[in-house]
Amino acid sequence: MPELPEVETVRRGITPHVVDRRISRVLVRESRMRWPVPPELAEQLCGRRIVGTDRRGKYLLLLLDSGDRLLIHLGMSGRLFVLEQGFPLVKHDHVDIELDDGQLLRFHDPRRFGAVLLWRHDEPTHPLLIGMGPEPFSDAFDGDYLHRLSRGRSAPVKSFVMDGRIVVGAGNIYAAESLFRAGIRPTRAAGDVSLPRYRLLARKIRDVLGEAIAQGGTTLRDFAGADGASGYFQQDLYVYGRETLACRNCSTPIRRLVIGQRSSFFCPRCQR
DNA sequence: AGATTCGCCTGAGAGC
DNA sequence: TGCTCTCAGGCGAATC
Repeated sequence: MPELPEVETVRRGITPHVVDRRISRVLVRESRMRWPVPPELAEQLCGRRIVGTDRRGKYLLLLLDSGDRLLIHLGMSGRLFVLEQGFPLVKHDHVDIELDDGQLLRFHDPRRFGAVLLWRHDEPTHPLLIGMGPEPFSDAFDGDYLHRLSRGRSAPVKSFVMDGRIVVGAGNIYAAESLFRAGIRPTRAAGDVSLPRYRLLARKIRDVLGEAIAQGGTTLRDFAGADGASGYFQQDLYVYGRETLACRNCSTPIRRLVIGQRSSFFCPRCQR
């Protein structure tokens, strides 16, 4: 399930293949995504040159010479591949963006929670990007920031850091891992966590995301980079998906419970 | 305003 | 073998 490190891995994987390439053809086989693929997509992309890539949270951006941007979200099961044109289709290959060098960018998404949208050059911002919290690697994000925004909040700290309006990129896996490393129990009310602990947590969020990016992401079920390669961060997980297994730090069995409708894992001894 | 719940999807795995 | 059921989950929208 692509979170920020997986999206960044995909971005880095496709960038050398797509930047400076011109789009020759666009094929939309299935437009029913999280939001419909805009009918004018092909018309707006054909003939345009891709001048760069970017990422905002878990949104991947392809920058075009027209000033328009293609906005791609992988949802839960979305994948992007760089392939030779004519590469055999499989089920759920929804969108092809053919390039002028014989390759293509293929969007594949069984669960269709993803999105392929246009961000037109005359729109100062995209509706989906309004209100997003800071990037975890930006100067705007630190423990003081988390502490300030959390005062008076009764929601669990895990829900708080997973809220994209607070900070982007701390998805279920990485929120769990960051909280473990910071020794904070995920059920604790966000407003009850002290400043020093938020400073530690902010550092751990950055550490975990940075390490995961360096490892090419986490491959649990269906994630793979643009070249089909797996990530390796799953080998470094301390709590996620490890219910009943011994804590790597203290051997206490890892526990699972549901917080905000999501599976949450923690060590009852290391996290208070 | 903040907290909680819902809904969109399909594939994998379990149970019968 | 094949059916049914449950679960997974990003995140915006709706509701409390």
